[in-house]
Amino acid sequence: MAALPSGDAPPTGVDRSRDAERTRAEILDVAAQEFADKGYDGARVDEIAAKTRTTKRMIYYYFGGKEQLFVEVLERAYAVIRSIEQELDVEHLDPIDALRQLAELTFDHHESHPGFVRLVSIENIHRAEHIARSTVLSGLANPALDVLARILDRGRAAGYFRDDVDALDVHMAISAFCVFRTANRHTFNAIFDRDMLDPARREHYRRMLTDMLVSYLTAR
Amino acid sequence: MAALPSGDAPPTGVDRSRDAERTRAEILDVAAQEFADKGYDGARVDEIAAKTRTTKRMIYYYFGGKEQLFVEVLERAYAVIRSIEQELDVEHLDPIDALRQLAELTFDHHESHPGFVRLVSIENIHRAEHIARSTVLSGLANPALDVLARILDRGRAAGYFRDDVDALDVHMAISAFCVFRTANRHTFNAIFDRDMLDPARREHYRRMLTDMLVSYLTAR
Amino acid sequence: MAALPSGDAPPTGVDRSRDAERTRAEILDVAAQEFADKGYDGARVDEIAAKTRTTKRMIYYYFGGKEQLFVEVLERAYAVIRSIEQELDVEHLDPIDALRQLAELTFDHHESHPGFVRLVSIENIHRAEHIARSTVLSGLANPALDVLARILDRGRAAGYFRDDVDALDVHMAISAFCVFRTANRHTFNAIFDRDMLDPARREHYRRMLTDMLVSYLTAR
Amino acid sequence: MAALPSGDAPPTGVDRSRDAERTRAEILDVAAQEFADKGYDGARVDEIAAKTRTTKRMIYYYFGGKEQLFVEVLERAYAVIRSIEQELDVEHLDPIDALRQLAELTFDHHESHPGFVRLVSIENIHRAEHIARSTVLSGLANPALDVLARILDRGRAAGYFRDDVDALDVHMAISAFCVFRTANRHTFNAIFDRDMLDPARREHYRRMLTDMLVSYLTAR
DNA sequence: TATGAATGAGCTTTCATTCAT
DNA sequence: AATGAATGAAAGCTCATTCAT
Repeated sequence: MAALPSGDAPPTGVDRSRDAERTRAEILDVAAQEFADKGYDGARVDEIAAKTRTTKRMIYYYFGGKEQLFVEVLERAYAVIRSIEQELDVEHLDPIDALRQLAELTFDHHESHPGFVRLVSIENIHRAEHIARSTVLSGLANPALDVLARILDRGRAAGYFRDDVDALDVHMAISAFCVFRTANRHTFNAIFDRDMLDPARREHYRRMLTDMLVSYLTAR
Repeated sequence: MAALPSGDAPPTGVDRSRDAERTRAEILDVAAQEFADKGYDGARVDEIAAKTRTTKRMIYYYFGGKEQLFVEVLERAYAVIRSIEQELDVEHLDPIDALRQLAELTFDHHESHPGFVRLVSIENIHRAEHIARSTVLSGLANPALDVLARILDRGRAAGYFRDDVDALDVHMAISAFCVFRTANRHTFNAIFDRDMLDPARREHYRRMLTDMLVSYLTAR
Repeated sequence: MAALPSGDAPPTGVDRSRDAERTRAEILDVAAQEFADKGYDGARVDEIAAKTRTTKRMIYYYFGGKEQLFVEVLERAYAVIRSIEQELDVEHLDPIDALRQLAELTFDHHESHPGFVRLVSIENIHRAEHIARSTVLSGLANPALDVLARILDRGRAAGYFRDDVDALDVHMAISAFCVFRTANRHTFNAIFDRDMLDPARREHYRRMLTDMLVSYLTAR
Repeated sequence: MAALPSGDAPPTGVDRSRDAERTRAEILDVAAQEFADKGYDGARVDEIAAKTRTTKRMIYYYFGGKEQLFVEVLERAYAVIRSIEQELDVEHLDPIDALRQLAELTFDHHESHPGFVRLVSIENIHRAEHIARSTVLSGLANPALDVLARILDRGRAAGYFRDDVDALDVHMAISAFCVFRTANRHTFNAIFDRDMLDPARREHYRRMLTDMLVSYLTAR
């Protein structure tokens, strides 16, 4: 009886907040797509609301405004990426293979999350002002970075790796390659008529990245 | 003597059109700054006009609209970059030094033209639709690319360089590094607290790029 | 008793939407006047808003734009004319008197709705593109036409009327006379110095129309 | 020799004014089309200029502005119509045939000059304010009217025609029919799905008009 | 007589946001 | 907790017109 939907029963606190959480999540999903698609200024609050089962008013109710919504979109986007990077387990590999695997994982992540890469580009156009406004994001580094530091340490201890670069430098080199391939795909293709994301070239680029890293770190 | 342009000559019909050209150029300068600063959607035609000696009406008179203005801004931005790359003269150097010099020139260009890098990021957010609309830009490659192809040829002929990458791949690797350092500066700094453009780290990154390229191309 | 609408009831949710309907209606009233007065291109959204208790923004909120507003104005104008024509009851009259009465009603309507006649002229200048855009209007004929067809049938059955014209032809002849008198009043007056709407001439023209129709239909 | 075109000969006064006259005429032609097509407010000075071999500046040079240009367009349009009506020669026909021929000529004129009919509609939307501003047009009646008056006189003298209508009334009846067929073509077609200008129906309507007139004037 | 460059004023439309329950 | 109605401010753009030679 109690399980039957009844019009006169008031919604319980738990159900309500569960609904609220679902609504929030739906808005964030749609907003992430819209912001990634159109940019911060190009995205429309009306449009986001329209693609939701709720109304525009709810966006203000739950998030306060366009800007706070974008901040939360960024927070979630970074959280997703990090949760994926958590799964990395390369302690049992030798440093060179571990490095290769880390780079390949990053390569794969960027390829499978173009929306995230776009959000990051957009946020850079805005000089990371939204990240600065987020207590969750600013200064909160990357789990992959610790893994990378460990790999470099082990590699240097074994005499394989040069020691004039730190984990962040290597991370930057990896990111640069992976981000560029996605983020600058369109102008690169328009000007050079080469699609960096063409599946036929995927293995080539993936190998190029790892070769570049290994040859560089093991040089001299 | 009388035919020489003199500053005290009253404006003639010719001067008028020269004024027009100057007005156009002034609008383009201001627009380039505004678009690079705020993005395409964030930039305001009103604001651009206000920073000019003319009025908003002139922007429409000369360019037709915000979009065409942006296209011309892009065209000029690419033209500037290319004109700089023209000066490259590395035929007399051995392939490895030539490669280093080319990479360093690209590195320097990106550093000294952050506005250009931002415009390219912005254009990528818009999926290069404006480049596609420009007959000047679409498909018009890059003079540095031919130089790079020559270097690679010579390096391969001398047995120095691997032969499983073409000039465009190498160009991509160089660009990725240089673009990322500028374009993703803000999120990188916000999250990892490291400014990739810190002058103190400049030489380090410059060397890192060239070392990475040389070690990769000469590997095996 | 309590269910009856009472002026002193405080606005409820229902009243709100009733306000919305009232606001819509007010905008339509004002817009109808403005469009009829100045033409589609001559009318100004600003001006329409200014003559309303609401703001220009509301016009876009309720109608979407100037064009859709004009379409709705046309829809309402035609609806008003049709609702008047519904009242026609001439089944009990003999065909000739019925025809006279129909023509007189049409004559009176055009005279008392100059705004409608102007809207129709304006819409013709625009080649009926707005009617074409209206699902309500395009192809939705006229109740008076069925009445007219019945009159003609009866008149022909009785041997009074010629049978080489259909109801639409007769409707056209009536409309032509009535519309011209209103729509072309100004140029006619400017050139021939005769006001076709001068009350002193009203009966003359009204009689002229009916005489013309009857003599034509009963001729031979 | 003097007849040969020579580049160095300065244009003579006569040639100049002949050029001027040609330019004026070209502008008027284009303007007539544009105004008839788009209406007074819908027509664009820029557009008119663009369809001319001269520039927009010339419109202001020759006509003073958009409004005066429209006045001259109207003046020329009426002049053309009148010049055609001059050719009417029905003195030798009996009154009924003469009336038929006059009506048919008017019918034909309206059909072959839809632009004129549109200009008149447009001018009526503007309440004939431009005609009022024209010394040429205001009060300058119509040659066909005198012809019509003569026909009616002769018809009445012969006992054929009723005497409770004057020439202007008959002219109005003729014009109403002819103007409506052209001017209201679009709304009529959109609503009743009948094209009043369908060539297949031309004879029918032409005959309908004359029959209506003759039956009316000869009635009783 | 002729004209390219320039423009003030005003147009339609859009935006993120808040009001009032 | 939830929401339909409303909106001020400003956006991009267009218009007939005039300036300066």
